Amino acid sequence: MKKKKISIADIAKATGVSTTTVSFVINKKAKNNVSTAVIEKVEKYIKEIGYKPNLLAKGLRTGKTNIIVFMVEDISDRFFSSIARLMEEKAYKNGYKLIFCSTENDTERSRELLTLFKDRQVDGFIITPPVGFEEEVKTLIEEKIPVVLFDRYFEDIEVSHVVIDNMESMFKSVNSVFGKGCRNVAFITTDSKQSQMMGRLSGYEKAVRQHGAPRLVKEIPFFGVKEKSAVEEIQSFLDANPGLDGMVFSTNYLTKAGLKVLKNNKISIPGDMAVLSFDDDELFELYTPTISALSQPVESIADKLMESLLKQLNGKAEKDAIIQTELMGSLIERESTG
Amino acid sequence: MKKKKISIADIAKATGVSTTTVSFVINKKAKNNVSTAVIEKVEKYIKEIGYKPNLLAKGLRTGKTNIIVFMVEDISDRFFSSIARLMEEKAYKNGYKLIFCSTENDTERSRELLTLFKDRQVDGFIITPPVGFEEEVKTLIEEKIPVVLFDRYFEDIEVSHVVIDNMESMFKSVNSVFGKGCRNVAFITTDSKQSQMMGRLSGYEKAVRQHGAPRLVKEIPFFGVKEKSAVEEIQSFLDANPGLDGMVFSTNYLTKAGLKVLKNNKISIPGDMAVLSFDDDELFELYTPTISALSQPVESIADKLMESLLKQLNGKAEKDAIIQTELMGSLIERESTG
DNA sequence: CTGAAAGCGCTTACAG
DNA sequence: CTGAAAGCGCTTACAG
Repeated sequence: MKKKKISIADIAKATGVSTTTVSFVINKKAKNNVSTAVIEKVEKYIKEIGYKPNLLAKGLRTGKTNIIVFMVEDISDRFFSSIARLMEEKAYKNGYKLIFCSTENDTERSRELLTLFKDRQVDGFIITPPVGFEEEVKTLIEEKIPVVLFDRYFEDIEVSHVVIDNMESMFKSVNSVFGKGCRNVAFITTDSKQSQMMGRLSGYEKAVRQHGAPRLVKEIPFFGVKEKSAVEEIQSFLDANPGLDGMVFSTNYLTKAGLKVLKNNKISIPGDMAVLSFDDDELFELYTPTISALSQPVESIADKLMESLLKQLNGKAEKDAIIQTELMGSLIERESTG
Repeated sequence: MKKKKISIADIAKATGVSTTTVSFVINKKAKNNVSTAVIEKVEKYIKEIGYKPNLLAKGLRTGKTNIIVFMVEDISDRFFSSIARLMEEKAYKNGYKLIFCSTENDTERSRELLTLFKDRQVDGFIITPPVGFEEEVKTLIEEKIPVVLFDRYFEDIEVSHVVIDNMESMFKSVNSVFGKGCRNVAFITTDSKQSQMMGRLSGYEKAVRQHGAPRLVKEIPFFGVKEKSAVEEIQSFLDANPGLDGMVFSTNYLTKAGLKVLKNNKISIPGDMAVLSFDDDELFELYTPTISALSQPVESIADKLMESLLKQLNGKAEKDAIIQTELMGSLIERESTG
């Protein structure tokens, strides 16, 4: 048996006023509508019994839950978790709560998460969409549910997004490796066709072209990329390309797999091989040698994401509410490209 | 303007039946109550318009939201995230959804998260409580809200929990370091008085006593332990104790700080210093040398957590529903204690 | 300044 | 086999 939950009706009865009045007091709408005496009496009683409103009922009635869902590829990833932290604060300041979850870049899982929260009437979504998520995003837009994409986007959908200029950022990164005197610089990536991956690939290709260097790309099947397979794939690529003197990885988890391989093969960094990662990671500072990385501007990303979502939450005219932002990454040069 | 949401009443009108009947069809309670013809008609229409029930309303009416909250110290930590993954699956199989969040071991933040979800009437909680969370846990119990603690617990509260035998696990770990011939083995920990930390300290002390070795304990102030301060504190401890030949860390993030210090001081592992971590981490497999660690049995922990919570969700008699489980950790010996 | 009443979208005991 | 009606706990337009 649950301890009977207290409702507004109970408070009204106990204090001898109407539920209307109680509701006004609770929601601070009492100002010119309720006498100070009544306000004090009700507030005192509420504190006394520790009343907490049922937010399910409130949400049902008002149509607002004040919840924003932050749905990212992997909340364990430093990149996503640090943005989540910042977003949480911003959300709070604006009267919203942030709930986060990981899609693992799995379309089916993402769909389920979306349903989970849509059915519970959350107010808005911030999403790193997996491949094949176009329909879901379109539906959100049709239903006028606030949504902002980030990290990647869909070219043919008119929706707010915050991404970085992957192409230019990668171009800059690969150039720095060539700048160290490398000639045969490989690009290790996944076979995902997501916008951010395609941008990074273009950046690499542009740098290679500019330096008249060979295009050495290894695309690792996207599924199972975080498992052993990445290590094996990189190993065989390395065996097939003995002349490599530089490796650039398109994501931090690929870099980790690559470091494992280089270690297994006792290849010294940066002596025999320069290494650079797209996306930073805690490990890269600790590793011997420390690993250079392209770091994304998490503060600005979080700023833009919240700004963009708030515009929609505050119900600006649809077209006006679409904000598409592109930011630049910054290169952190460490020992691995020294 | 939102596209008008469809409700059960709309479906009832459109199909010419009552809301009662629609509700029965939706909830598969139609079996002997509704004719097959009506069932088919309603189901067809529902599919056609893509109706999704408002779970806020359902929750308000039934008093069940089918949501379990998994509130852990840090969801970015491999230990917690791998348990979260397992729990999610188990929850799903039992008709529940799992929502996770990070307390950062911050009492105030934990309180806010608890309120956030309690006010929204979630069905149960799994919590790694921060210090000073006794009252909140007691309140949950009084309110008959299902709750299971894990990783740590409060001795004087009768509530379900799942923890590991920190004392024995650490004893075993420190013994293995002595087994490698070390004599001056330090224990680096936080000054937190949480049960799991106290257990780990006792395990170290027991091992030291048994080997007639000196007790060399460094307690790092808990606040800011994940920041720079840990590195500085460990450095000064190292300076003050030049004779050390082994270091055991009470958590994986302390180990990382320690590795940074050892690297800065060019102390070779395991030649000059054996290193062992309580709690494993991805980094420890990748580091040079690989780092030995005490690994917690995540599968069994997840099993027990769900079993324990389900018992309460299914409303077993209160006293019967309390399950307190203690599991053993397993030692993974790698190069750092080689 | 205050309250009676309708309604958000569901479920379910009850009557037929 | 089917439906009218009450009720979960809120908010708010309206009347006084």
